[in-house]
Amino acid sequence: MPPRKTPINSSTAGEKAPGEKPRLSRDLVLSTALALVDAEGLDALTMRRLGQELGRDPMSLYRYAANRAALLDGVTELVLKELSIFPDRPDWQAQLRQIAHDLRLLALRHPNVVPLLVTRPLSTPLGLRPLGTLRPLEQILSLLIDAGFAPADALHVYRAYYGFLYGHILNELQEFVVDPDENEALLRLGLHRLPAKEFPRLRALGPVLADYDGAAELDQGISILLAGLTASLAGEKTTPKA
Amino acid sequence: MPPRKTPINSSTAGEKAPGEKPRLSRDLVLSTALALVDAEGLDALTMRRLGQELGRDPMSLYRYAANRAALLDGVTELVLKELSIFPDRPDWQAQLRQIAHDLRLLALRHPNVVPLLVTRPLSTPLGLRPLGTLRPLEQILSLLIDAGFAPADALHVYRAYYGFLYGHILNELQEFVVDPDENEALLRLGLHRLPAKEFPRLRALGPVLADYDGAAELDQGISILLAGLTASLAGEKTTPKA
DNA sequence: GGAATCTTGTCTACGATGTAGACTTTACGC
DNA sequence: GCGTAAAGTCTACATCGTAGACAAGATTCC
Repeated sequence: MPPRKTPINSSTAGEKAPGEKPRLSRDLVLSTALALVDAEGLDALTMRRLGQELGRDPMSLYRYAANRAALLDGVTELVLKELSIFPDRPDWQAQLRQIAHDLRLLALRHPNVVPLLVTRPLSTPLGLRPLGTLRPLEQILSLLIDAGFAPADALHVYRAYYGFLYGHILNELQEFVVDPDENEALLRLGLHRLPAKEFPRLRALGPVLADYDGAAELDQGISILLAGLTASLAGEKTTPKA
Repeated sequence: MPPRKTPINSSTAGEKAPGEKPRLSRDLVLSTALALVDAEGLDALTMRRLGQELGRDPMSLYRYAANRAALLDGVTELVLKELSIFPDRPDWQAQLRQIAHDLRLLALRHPNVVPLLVTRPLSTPLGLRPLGTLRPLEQILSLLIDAGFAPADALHVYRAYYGFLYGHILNELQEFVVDPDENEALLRLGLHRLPAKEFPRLRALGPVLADYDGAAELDQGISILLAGLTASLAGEKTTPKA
C-alpha cells in the first residue's frame, strides 16, 4: 500500500488551516489512531504519522499516552468499547450467542486491530490491563452467575466460550481477503502453488474454502459448546436455570 | 529485562574465537533466532542482535531470509515442525485429543512465539504461507477424511477444533506468569487495583484464577467439542466410524 | 487586571532499527 | 590454478520511539 497524503479524518477543512486546531484530547488521539489503523494497518500507526494526521507535533501525543505500547492498548480499549453487553437479560444462552455474533462483526469491522486484541493481553498480567479490556469479562461473569452458575463454574464457562470465540475469529480472519473478486483467484493461485503430492486434501478443498459462511459456522460452534457445557455441568451441585 | 552480553547459544567456546566460524545455514540462523526469542522475547530478535549472536555481520542474514518478516515466518515454521502428527492412526478422536495436548505443550514451551503463530497467518493469504505452517492442516484433514468424513465436513470439524484449540492456548497463556511464586502475588496485586464497585465478580475469583489447570480444561473442552461435532454431523449422509 | 502556576504543545537531538548497494572474501568445479 | 558463483562484510540512509529543555496557552487566586 503506498503512503497517502490526504489526512484520514476527512473532516471539514483541509489539512492545516491555521485557525482550526481542535485541541487534543485522549479520545481524539485514540479515535484518530483507530481510523488510521483501520485504513492502513498497524504498521502505519507511528507516532510521527499520527501526529501529522492530527496536525500536531508527534511529541504532543505523549501527553495522552505514555508510549507507543500504551497507545496500542488505548486503541484496543476503544474498539472493545464498541461491544455492548447487557448482563441482566433473562436468557443467558441467547445472550452469549448474541455477544458472539457482535464480537465477530466487531472483528470484521476492525480486522487490523484483531492482532492487538489477541496479542496485547499476552504481555500484560490480568490485573494491569486497561479496564475497558476487562469489562466484558466482568459482565459475562455477572451474566453467568446471575443465571445460577457457581462463580468457579462461571469462570470455566467463560473460558471455554471466549476461547472458542477468539479461535473462530482468528480462523475466519485468516481466510478473509479484502477484495472479494480477488478472493477466489488469489486462493486458487495460492493453492496451485502447493506441491500436489504433499497437499492433496487442501488443494481439493479449494472450492469449499472459497465460500465460507463465518456466521453460520460460529453459530453452530456456539450451539455445540453451550449444549455440551450445560450437559457437563448438570451433574454438579449448582444448576443454572433452563 | 536487561540486555545480556553472553551469547544465547551456550556452545563450546567463548564469543568470537577467530577460528570457529561455523558457516551459516538457514537452519542455524532460524534455530538461533528461536533460541533468542525463547530466551528474551520477540523484541530481542533484531537483525543486528541475531547477527551478533552468530558472530556475523547482520547483513549476512539476508542470504537466508529475505527480510525480517520472512525470518519470523521461518521461526514459526520451525516451531510448528516440533509438532508431529500421525495421520494413519485408527482412532481419530484420540488423535485429535493427543494433538491438542501436544500443541498446548508446544505453546507453553515457546510462549513468546505464540503471538507469531496466531498473528502471522492473518497477514498472509493461505496459499502463500510457509509450507511447514500448512502441513498440520493437511494432515488433520487427511486424518478426518480417512476416518470417514466427507471432505467438506472434515474442513468444518477442523475449523471448530483448531479454533477452539488456538482460543484455549491464548486463554491459558494470558494467565500464565513465568515466575510461579510471583504468580499469586502479582495476581492479587493486580486484582486489588481494580475498582471494587465495577469488578466485584472478577475480584472475588482471585483464588480460583490462581490455580488454573490448563490441561484439564483443554481436555474437557475437547471432549465437549468432539461429542457435539459427531452428534451434529450424525444426521448427514456421511458418517465417520464410531 | 495581573501575577503565579499548571497544562499543552514544540523543538532539537540521540540511539536503534531494517535494509539497499557495492565491495571483498571464500568455496568449488574444471 | 583459474574463473565463477556463493557467502560474508562494509558503508550509508531513511525512519522509528522518545528523552529533555523550552515556549505558548490556559487557569487560578488575589
